[in-house]
Amino acid sequence: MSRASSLEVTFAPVRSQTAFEETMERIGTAIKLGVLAPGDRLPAERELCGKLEISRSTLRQALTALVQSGHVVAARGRGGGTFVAERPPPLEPPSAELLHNWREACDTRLAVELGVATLAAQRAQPERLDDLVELVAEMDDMVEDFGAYRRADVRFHIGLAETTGSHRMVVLATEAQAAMTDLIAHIAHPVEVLANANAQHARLVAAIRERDATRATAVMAEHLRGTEHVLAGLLPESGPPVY
Amino acid sequence: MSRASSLEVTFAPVRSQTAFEETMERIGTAIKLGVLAPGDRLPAERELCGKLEISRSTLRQALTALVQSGHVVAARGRGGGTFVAERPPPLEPPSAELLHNWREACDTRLAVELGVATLAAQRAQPERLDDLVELVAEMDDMVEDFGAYRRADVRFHIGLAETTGSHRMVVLATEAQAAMTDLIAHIAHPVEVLANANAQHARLVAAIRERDATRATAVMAEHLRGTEHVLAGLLPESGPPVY
DNA sequence: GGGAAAAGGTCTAGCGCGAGTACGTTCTCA
DNA sequence: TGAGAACGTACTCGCGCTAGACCTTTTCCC
Repeated sequence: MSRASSLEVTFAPVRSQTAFEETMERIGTAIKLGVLAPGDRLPAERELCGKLEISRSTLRQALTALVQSGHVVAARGRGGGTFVAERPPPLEPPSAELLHNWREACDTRLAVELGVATLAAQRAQPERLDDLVELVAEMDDMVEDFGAYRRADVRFHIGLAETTGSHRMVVLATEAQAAMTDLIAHIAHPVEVLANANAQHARLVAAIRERDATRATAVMAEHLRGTEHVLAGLLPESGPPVY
Repeated sequence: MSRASSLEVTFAPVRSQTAFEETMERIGTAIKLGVLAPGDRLPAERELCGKLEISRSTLRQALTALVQSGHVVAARGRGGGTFVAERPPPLEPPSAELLHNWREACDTRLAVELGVATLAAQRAQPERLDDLVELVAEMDDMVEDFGAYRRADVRFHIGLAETTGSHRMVVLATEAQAAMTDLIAHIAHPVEVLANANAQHARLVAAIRERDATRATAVMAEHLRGTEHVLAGLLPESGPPVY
């Protein structure tokens, strides 16, 4: 069984995303997460395609699609450019695939965030933690507005990943947040739940500041369990992967 | 700074591996990890390309390359097939890129394994843990033979990932083991180090059996720190990513 | 006012990967 | 000795992507 299971992983489908798809997802995700805020200007096409290491044609395909979906607007002429739309379109409901595998998405996020908590406790610079403490304080005033709270929450978790000094952790944390945003955007979040979650943020930073990796990791696990319980009450149990 | 760092992630190069590259890496990794043992027969080409969801041409490209590198041998005719070589070629030294980013590879592995530890403590079925206990006992007799020990170690960590019931964790754990194998294959492993590591395996399984997620996670963190310290003593500090 | 500059928008030529398919070759087993 | 199961080879076709030249719009600044 163990053997069969391992081979299943080895011989699972090789599915390579196209450059077009990945580009669209990257930029679309950054907008959904608030990493790119409404009104922000993207780099010029000729510059951006260099950074992404794709041809301009491919980049334009992605940008055209994002214009059509209303995520960005393009302005011609000098001083023009591609801008994040001021009124971005509402988030789509989570895909059938994500709904089906929501527990695996949560598992992945758990792994990433536990790693972040442990590494942050070992490496975080105190000054960076001050910024996070400040953010947590601000978030206490956002518990009535889930949209604002959620954007700040993303900043908190990605900011925490940055304190590890590990580029890879930032990438993984961003991906994890993207998956969660799709899942939780459409469900109700009572004020008490958000207030409690933010109190956990505070305890988390405190544990990290004291360099107590074990406690930080435990607090993080508890923090994420909250989300998982909410989802478990609303979504059907995960099944085998759907292709 | 936080802003710049986030955008750096968003606008990082999009480099999609080709189907050929990923296929070769998949099978090559399975062989290096011992998931595919010497003498094992791979599925027939026409069957395998179906599982991998690639065309036979692409699969053959990968297999031809693996034949030339000596990882597999092909036999024609009825009863033939593609077999893992009995005497696989020695592992290549780690790539310059991996050496440069070894700490990030360790960080990623830490995250995955902490997630596995926590989830296993919540979900592992006791019978599966019995198998792991047995494996740990066998490993005590392998501390003199690093090759054998390492293959069993891979089985242990992947087997543990399987107890979480999360497909994704198995995939991530396999990838993490592959990266580590490249790093540690060429360095000395004194008997005492291996014996100590295996004692940690035993304590880990014990904590999981008691459903003590916090302790399991802490033991796992300590277990991995051992490897990291060994590497830190032998390898130069990681720098910024190299492209 | 009139360039020059900086942006997005359009078009075309061409390459390489990968899908799909047909046929050839070699070996073993019944 | 033939059937069958496997690898080996050869070909075409289409799509994604690259690369580059050129057009159009807008604004800044002399």
